[in-house]
Amino acid sequence: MLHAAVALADERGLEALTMRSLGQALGVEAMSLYNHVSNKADVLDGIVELVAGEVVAAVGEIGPPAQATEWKPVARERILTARQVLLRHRWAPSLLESRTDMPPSLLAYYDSLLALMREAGFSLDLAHHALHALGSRALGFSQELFTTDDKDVDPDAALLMFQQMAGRFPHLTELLKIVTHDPGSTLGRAGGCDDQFEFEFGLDLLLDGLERLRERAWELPAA
Amino acid sequence: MLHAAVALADERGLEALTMRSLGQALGVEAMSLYNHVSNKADVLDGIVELVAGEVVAAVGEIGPPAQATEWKPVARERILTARQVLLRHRWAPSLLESRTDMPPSLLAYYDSLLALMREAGFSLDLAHHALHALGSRALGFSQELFTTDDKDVDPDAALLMFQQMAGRFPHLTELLKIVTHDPGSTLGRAGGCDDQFEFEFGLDLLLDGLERLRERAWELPAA
DNA sequence: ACCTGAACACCGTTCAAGT
DNA sequence: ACCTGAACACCGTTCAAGT
Repeated sequence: MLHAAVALADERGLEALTMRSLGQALGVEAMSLYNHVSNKADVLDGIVELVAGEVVAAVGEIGPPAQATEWKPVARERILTARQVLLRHRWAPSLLESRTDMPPSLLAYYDSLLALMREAGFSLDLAHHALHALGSRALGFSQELFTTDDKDVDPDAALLMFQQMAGRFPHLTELLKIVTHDPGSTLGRAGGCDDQFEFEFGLDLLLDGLERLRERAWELPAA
Repeated sequence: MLHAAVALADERGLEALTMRSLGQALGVEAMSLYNHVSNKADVLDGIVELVAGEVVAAVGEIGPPAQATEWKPVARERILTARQVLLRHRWAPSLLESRTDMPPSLLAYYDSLLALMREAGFSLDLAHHALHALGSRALGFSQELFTTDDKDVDPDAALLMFQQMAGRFPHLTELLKIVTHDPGSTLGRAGGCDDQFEFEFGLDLLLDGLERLRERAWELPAA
């Protein structure tokens, strides 16, 4: 049943996952579901737990570093692998953020990340702050504020807005120009930014910064 | 009316903001609202726009750097100021992420951040990736995955879970111990982490990394 | 131009009733 | 033990009717 819920969310989005539609997908009335779960919250917790399981399974394939101080490429690979899983379940990030408590299998994932850093010489404090700094990036996603809605955009209206923007927001306009028109460089998807590139760029910025702090045996700034 | 909606969300949460409750707060039937907005989506867009206006007003107080290369402390102050505004509207971050298009006044904010970086010598590409890397942090928030729900936690059950965790997740347990028991160091709120400290730690990690790339006149890695 | 009440299509959920 | 249908309290929203 949870698998059916995941499939439904994958195919038709999280908002299409209702008790009634889930029942229908299972060839059963909505009310029957309450014999197996006590809540819709139970269903949501369940499907989050399911993709968390996928994440730990995929990440589990990745071995430890040959040398403990070589933590960075391993952390990077684990995180990018987690990302691959979450890209198959686009609804998972926002749902994950809305749940009040962490799914148990994710605890294993975070514990393994912590282990990686601790063994590389991170102090407990630094490893702690590192997890916070990575935030959702540790799981392979980062909520983008600029979402490019390419569909149903009127070219005339877009051009007009563009010209109005040029006056008030010159730097944004300049940026928009290279992002939408320039086919080379870091672009991937038509008309938008290359999510994967931007994700890795931000991730490396953080990992490199953390590595630098590790090398300097970072201590807490005096209070 | 939008002010009433913001007040309602501030006081009772976003889920308490319904057309009916908003009407009631204004001493009017819910259906009357449709004379002023065409949708509930309109209301949500409106209140997002309103706090975006608060952000640009607060950030506008902050002057430019004395020297263009001194972009970092100014960027830092702007971002922490934006954070102060968003902390007054706890519902804003998640709503901001769910909206499909960016509120116009936020474009001004992002344009000013871009200007700051460009004038400090950032290439257009680097400034672009910097905005993506900062992500929601540029606006002063970062979605925390671990939410400490201190309320209604049964001490006995917590202790039991703690002991079970100790075996399977030794590093997390060790972390939990310093976070909950140690009253000194980086702790702020009882039983949780110091959100403000963690936010600034992650922010500085990114800003420092970006400054380093700026100094080296960062170029795109060869494709 | 603005407000109202009844109504509709959707939710999650309860409950008594069936097998 | 599992399923069902009717019902309830909530949504957002439409529409004809009022002033």
